[in-house]
Amino acid sequence: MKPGDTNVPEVMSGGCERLAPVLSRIGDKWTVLVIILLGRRSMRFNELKRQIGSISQRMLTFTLRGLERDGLVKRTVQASVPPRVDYELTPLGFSLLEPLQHLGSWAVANMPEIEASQERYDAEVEAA
Amino acid sequence: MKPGDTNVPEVMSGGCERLAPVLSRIGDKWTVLVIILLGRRSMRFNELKRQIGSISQRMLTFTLRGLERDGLVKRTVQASVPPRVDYELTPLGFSLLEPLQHLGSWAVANMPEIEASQERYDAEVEAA
DNA sequence: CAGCATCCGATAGGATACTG
DNA sequence: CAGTATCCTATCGGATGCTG
Repeated sequence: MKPGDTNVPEVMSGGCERLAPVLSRIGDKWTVLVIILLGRRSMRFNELKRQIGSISQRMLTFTLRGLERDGLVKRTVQASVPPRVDYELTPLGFSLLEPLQHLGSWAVANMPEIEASQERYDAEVEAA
Repeated sequence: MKPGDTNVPEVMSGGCERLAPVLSRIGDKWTVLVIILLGRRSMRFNELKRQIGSISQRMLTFTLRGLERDGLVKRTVQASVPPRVDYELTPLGFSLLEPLQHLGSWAVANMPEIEASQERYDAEVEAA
């Protein structure tokens, strides 16, 4: 299996199930974060790593490779010493930023209600 | 940890990072699929299970519990014999359907380009 | 600096068996 | 029918050490 590959079961036909592969791609722990950060400005590897802080080098490499393979991120190497590698969003990458904003708006707007619901649910479970 | 809980690292402040918890919630293997199916019409447990086909009973239960806890899905029990349990989207659940459509449109529109990019990438890797 | 390779623990998720 | 409980595996992802 290639970097950033996922295996989603064929559920049924219809077209709206095309969502599943995309979600399982961007739904991992770091991908969206990297896209958002690179949406602000292009960055070098360690710059990105410092911004995120808690990501391991391994996972940042994995995440970037996956994004590069998908054509969402462009990787530019300058063969100097020490080497310099820049990452930037491609037009395709930028275009993903938009639907992500919609989801973000929804999240910001509804997170309080979700959290309230969770507390209610947990309280009820507690009572049992 | 409660059903459907995720742990996302505090990356930095800013607000757009509120996306991360939502994505790690809906980014799992089944959640979005269930939301989409229930967006079509409310369904009983085994009805849902048959529709999806490849999901295990265990994971369907988990998924539905998480969605119920988040207030996205309403669970209605009819204490008959045999018992009948219906699942339906709440208004909050329906509201999530919309941003999901945006993402879905993006996916449908750009999947070919992504796949093309992947093949190009894999071919180049092969050449090494 | 920007990685790859290795090891290892934590979690996701499937299969199966049992219950009200 | 609609679950719960248990077991087991595969993958995710962190830590560490090495390299051009």
